[in-house]
Amino acid sequence: MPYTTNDIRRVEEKWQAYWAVNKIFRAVPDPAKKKYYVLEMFPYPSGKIHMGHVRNYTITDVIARYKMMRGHNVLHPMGYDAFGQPAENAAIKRNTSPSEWTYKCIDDMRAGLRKMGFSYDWDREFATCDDTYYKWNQWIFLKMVEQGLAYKKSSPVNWCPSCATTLANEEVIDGACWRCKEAVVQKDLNQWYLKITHYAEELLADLKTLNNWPARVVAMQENWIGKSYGCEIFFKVKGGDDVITVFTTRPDTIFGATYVTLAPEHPLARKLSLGTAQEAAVTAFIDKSIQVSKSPRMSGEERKEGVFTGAYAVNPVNGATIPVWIGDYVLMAYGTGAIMAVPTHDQRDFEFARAHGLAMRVVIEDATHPGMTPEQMSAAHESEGKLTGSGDFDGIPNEEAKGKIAAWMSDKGMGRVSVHWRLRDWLISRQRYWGTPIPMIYCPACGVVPVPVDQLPVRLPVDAPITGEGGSPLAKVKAFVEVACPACGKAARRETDTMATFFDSSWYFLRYCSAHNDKEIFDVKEAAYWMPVDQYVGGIEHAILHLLYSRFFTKFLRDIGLVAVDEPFDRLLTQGMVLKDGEVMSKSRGNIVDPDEVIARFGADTLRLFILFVAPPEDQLEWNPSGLEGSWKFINRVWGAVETRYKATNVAAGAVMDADDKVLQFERHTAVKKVTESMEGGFKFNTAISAVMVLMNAVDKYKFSIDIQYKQSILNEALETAVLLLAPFIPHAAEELWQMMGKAVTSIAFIPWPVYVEDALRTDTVRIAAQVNGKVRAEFVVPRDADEKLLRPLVLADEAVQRHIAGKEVRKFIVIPNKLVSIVV
RNA sequence: GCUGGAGUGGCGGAAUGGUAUACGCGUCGGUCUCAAAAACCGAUGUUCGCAAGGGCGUGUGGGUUCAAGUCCCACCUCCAGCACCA
Repeated sequence: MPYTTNDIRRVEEKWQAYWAVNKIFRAVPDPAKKKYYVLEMFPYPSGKIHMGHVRNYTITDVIARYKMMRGHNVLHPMGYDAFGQPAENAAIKRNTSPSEWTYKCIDDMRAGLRKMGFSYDWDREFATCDDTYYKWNQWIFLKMVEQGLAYKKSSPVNWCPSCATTLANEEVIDGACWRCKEAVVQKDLNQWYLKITHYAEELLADLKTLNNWPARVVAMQENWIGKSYGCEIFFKVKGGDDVITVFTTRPDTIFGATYVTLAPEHPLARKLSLGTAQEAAVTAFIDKSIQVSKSPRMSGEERKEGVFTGAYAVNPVNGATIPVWIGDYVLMAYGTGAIMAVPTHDQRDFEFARAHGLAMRVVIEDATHPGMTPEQMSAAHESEGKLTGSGDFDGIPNEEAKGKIAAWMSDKGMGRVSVHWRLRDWLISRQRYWGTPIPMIYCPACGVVPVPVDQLPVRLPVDAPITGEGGSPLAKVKAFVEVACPACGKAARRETDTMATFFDSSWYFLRYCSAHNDKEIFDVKEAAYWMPVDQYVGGIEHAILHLLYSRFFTKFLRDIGLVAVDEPFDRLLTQGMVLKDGEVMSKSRGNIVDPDEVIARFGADTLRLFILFVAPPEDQLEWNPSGLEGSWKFINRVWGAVETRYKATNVAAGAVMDADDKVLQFERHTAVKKVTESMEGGFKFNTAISAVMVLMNAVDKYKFSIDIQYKQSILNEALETAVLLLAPFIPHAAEELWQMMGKAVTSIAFIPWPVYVEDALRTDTVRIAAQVNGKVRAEFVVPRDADEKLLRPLVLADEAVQRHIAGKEVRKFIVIPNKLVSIVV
């Protein structure tokens, strides 16, 4: 075998060193060249790289190298998302510091990345825990404070008891902490928020411009932002000045509102029962509901529980007196925390009303059950119909009535048209050590004072006690906490919370544009050249959190004049997971395949080729050892073919070619075309690679006599093309083979991508099929572009065709040029 | 329930409305070998048939078309995300 394990190690190390020493992939802005910014979601340094990283970064690397060959000026950087809680846990466990542990992990990861042969511009490498980076986190935060987009408020927050910290809404998955899966509870705390809701409208509207994002990511963000159109309606409480404002998307059902329901946390919930017979029951119910953590209350499986407040309100449209209830299915966090209940046309209200014996009124006709009474209903009628029992609006289709009733109520002062969002402001305070200190100071005299910009960075102290027991570790570092107020100079205290680490990753793609700029956050001109990221690649798990925050930050930085784009990422590819035996590879499952071991045995090129070939990048990838060996064999075939059959020659291929030559030429151009189309049509690496395999099959079949010297040139061309087409996928072998062919160059990465000639794809004869009544009955080899005149006698005379049309009349004879003929009898 | 996506050989997966299953893996047979591995050559949807040659085949049922994996309608199943969001 030409390519042994020793060869691999030698060849791969040789080229990795060559690329590094000569800074082959250094990116420099060049207005004369078309730029291409390709980016992977940078890793959290928690150890060595794993197969998920390998897949993600191989995908981007192939794209980067392909674009280089297409003549683009490519920016392909790498760094580390290095702040975060696991470093604190690891520090406790290993009796080291988060910093030491993190930088050690970064060294390990860097080594792993280099072994894979990725084409990074290593000059732009950084870690978010470098003070030269997080200084600019603080800078952004202060800018947001200045613009009123960062603010502090006291409110109920998501609290993870196990991590002993707050969580953003986006970090709560199924009522549990996204990291440790512990149930999240609600707690009242005074915390820092970023006003992402300021951009809600734009974040939603601009999703429409992201045509090169996966549909599901766009859909998930749309759901998350959650805009609903409807109106607020005012219900006066009888016997007082209180007004209950409800939010509804169904103003068409207002005449059917037979009671009002408040969330247990609603400010009026307790107040309305005061002094009524219901007071004790209400208090008990509220206390119980609030204690139950968010998740079971929202599960939808629970019976809908509630209690009457003892108070009544007035339905503004018909003056009806209706009871006010408290229900645990109403959420304070959405809308106004109060709803009008229309049991006949809302399933939740229906269940609640049935459970508590509340009144119902039909106001939308069910066309399939005309004249149905509430007593006859087994479920709410939520679909369309004409209005009934709704005064002047009777007979109007309900969709139409929505607008009419809303406008009418608005006119009469009964309500107003309004829009509600699901998106909440982003809570960024974390009671942790290993993160960016929030640059604020609390002064007894001046209040909350920002750290002046020239005093940045506020450095993380190295000696904070990390116990994992909760509470901000920074609060225990006297030298950190005690500070002179920047405004009045008197003794003050620093903020001791740190920022959520998603803050760090919300703008790192901009920092790469001028990674070591110590004067500004980034060079505006360089960012203008490189941005937006043309192709972003990462896991679907970031569909909401990271991608939404990054879009928010980009819009903010645009508004303060630092970036020119509205959106940071033009194209997004979400790569699939790596599975083994049908399950995601993970340490806890013990089904890890270590990239290092694969590289030691087969080399990085084999690993890359296997990962790219075995499944499309977006799909799940099932680890398959024989598939890996198949990739190894293929590289060897190419290697062997070049080594044994490629010979320098002076005799060029002329106009005279025999059939064998023409076949190989045809296959060569076909391969170029197919690989190019697979790359351009959405990076279908698996089909790109298969096209080169087909070419190599043709090379193996190509027989030639040494006496006919021009044939060497045809063979050489085919081999050169195969190596060039493979260069993005197996860069080490490609560089080596290219060199073996005697081509001295800087790097194969800068050799122009091969082009195909349409004429070469036009063979003299074509194989066509003949169908009779839609079934293929025969095949013919005919001259290219043969027409019906030529084909008709030929096809009809065929024995197999005759058998199927015998005795029948040929009604139609359809010719699809160079494909088939279709006969209808 | 809502949203997005997917159902194709033994397996991973290919197919601008035009010869379904490219390419790879696996399996079977062969060459080489004392033997094995590697390598190379060939076969491989299913079914009936000795063969020639048929039948059936892309989740199900309809439809459009000379022609449907692909387009339309109605379903089923699976995966993912969201979800008492008023």
